[in-house]
Amino acid sequence: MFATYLRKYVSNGLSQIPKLSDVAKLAKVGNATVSRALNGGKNVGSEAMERITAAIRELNYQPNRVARSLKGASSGIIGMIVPSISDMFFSKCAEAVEGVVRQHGAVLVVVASHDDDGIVLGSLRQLLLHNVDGLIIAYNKTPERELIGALQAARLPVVGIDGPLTGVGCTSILCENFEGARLATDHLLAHGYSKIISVQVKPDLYTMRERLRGYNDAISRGHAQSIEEVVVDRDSAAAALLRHVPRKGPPVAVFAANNLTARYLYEAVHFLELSIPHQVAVLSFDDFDLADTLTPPMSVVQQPIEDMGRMAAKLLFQPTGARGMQEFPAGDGSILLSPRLVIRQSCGCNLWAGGRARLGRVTGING
Amino acid sequence: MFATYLRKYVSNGLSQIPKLSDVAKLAKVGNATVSRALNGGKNVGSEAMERITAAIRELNYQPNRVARSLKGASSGIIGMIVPSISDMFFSKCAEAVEGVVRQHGAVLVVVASHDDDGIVLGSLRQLLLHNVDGLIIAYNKTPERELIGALQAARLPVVGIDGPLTGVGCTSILCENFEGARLATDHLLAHGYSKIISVQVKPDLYTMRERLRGYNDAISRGHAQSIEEVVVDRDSAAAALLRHVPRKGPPVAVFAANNLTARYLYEAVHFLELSIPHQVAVLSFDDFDLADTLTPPMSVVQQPIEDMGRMAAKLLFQPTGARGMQEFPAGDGSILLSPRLVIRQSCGCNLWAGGRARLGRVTGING
DNA sequence: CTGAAAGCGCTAACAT
DNA sequence: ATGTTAGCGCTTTCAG
Repeated sequence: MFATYLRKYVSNGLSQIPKLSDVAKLAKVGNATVSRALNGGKNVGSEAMERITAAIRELNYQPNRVARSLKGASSGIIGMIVPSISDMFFSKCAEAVEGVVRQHGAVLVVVASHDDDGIVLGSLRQLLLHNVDGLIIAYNKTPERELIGALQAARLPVVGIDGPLTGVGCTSILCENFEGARLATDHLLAHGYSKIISVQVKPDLYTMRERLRGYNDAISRGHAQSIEEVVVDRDSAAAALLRHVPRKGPPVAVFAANNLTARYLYEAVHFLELSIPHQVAVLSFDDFDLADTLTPPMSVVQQPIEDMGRMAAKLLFQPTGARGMQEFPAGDGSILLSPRLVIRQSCGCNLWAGGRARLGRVTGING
Repeated sequence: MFATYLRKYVSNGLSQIPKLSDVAKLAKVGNATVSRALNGGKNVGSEAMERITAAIRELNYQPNRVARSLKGASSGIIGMIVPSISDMFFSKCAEAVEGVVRQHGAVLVVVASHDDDGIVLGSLRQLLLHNVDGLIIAYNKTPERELIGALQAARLPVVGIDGPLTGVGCTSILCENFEGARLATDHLLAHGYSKIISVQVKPDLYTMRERLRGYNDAISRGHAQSIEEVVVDRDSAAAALLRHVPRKGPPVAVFAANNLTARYLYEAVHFLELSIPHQVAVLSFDDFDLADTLTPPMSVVQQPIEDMGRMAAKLLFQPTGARGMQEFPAGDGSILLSPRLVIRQSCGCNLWAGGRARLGRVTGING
């Protein structure tokens, strides 16, 4: 609002924030020609083009995004709705997205939904009112009719991330949660632990369900027993450990379905004065800061977070079909990115390498 | 752009996305009256107001922010420029800001500058083109002429965060870095360590300079020797430790100027197979996930991150002076928020409380 | 208290 | 290839 203010009272001469007509005047052409020069340069003579380019440079002109947006062209705004900004997964994701968005000359609006459907819907509406050019949505539950409807009605490029946006007819960028969990559990099975327990929070979330599926797939193929625990804090994690870890006897293993559970587990293990991995082996989905600095360093399944974010953003800007983004998207679909199994010590590997062997062997998921 | 598309081809009847004139028609009043009703309701008869309210509800109308913005009213967009989105400090900060911004019916554009002045300036320009209503900027260096000029010319509410935006004539929300560092160093001095080393990364940043000042203030008042080290990774941290920690002899203490250095230090200590705090005591500025889960739990100076973010955002929306935000801001100024000293074990406290004593004594900075 | 009318800066027919 | 014109949806004088 103040920029306008300024513009109004100051821009009699050649002062602040030039507009398209200033360029036209200086280049001695009509407004439309400048506009055409700006948008692809079709139907603009080379002489006119030169003068326009010069004028633009001289005035340091940049088109007003708001006016452009009002007229129906792109707004230069991409919206991103995530459950939380402070969660490391989403903040890394957002940073990757923002980089791509900026490269395209647009800006990124981020909203934290706190897993509240009211906020999701309200923000969606808000973003549409801002005429966003595209939307990235991390939604971990089954989309409700209302959300699906709103998204379809909006007819703009949408891509899901972390969880699938089914029914909307858009692409979703997902991590191979099932595969990753299966691989992790297989790794634990290979160690020969007597029991392998799965521990998670919020079992209703899509990612958690997939990881649990992967765990159970490996468990059943390994003819082991499925033990599913849900924890909410250190104490419940401790209770779960108490239920399954014998004071003496062979070590058991735990597959932590995300880094939060891994943390609770780690705290619980310390609280109970158990030893990792001699009494309890731990393997976690999601890497986290300091995972390799803990004693012992924690083995994890690492998601390609930045790749996911970049890919989602790129998809938004990618024209699909002959008519460009209007045909976006082609239909429901997912792009699955592979996580990596990062073996450190908490799973029972690398034990005799001594204190200095901090560098975990890194194994790609596909070999 | 698609919302417009939609609007254009569908909204003949009472379909998608109603506009102000639809409300006016339904309420049988002129557009101007609806607009007035929307903006404060001055000069609107109570009957007209009622019909308008009813029409708005019936149509589920919400004003188009783009049009509003073009006309010169508020855009409903707040911009935030931070060095990094994935850094925990800024992501927590951004989340707090976003909450307040959303409460005010606006949206938050976040840009990651990666400490690159080109990006800062470019994004600033971009944001102005979007007609943002206000700006929150985390800038950790001395603002350059160009940045100051651009910010002043924009004449909109700006608040600095984390680092002071001097010369711009705006308020900055800062943590008492000096005080926090002094307090931390005093605490270490009270333990009676033979040496207290300060370790930091990027010593040119404002926050780092302040913390170093605080450290040195305490050191000189404690008649101790100032030892300043700059580290960039685990190995340089190890080298620094090697320079100052005797293989045998009294323990030394380290004041880590932020959580990154603390992490490097922690890794280096493990790498060198030293013991915390028996050979090296550590106290870190900035709390971090897992700080209380490490062995031993790390004592830290905790910044009131969310408070800082919330306060910055609120300031943006706070009308200043009789003419509202136009008079914003009153002038250069800082609001200092106190950090808290969270004592865990790495500084040498709580040592004999045993493994279960995880809950650090928490001391407010002022008492 | 209210409505008609003039734009905000830009784009997209439609002429030329 | 270029200029003229008519809006996008809203706010805001300016008359009534």
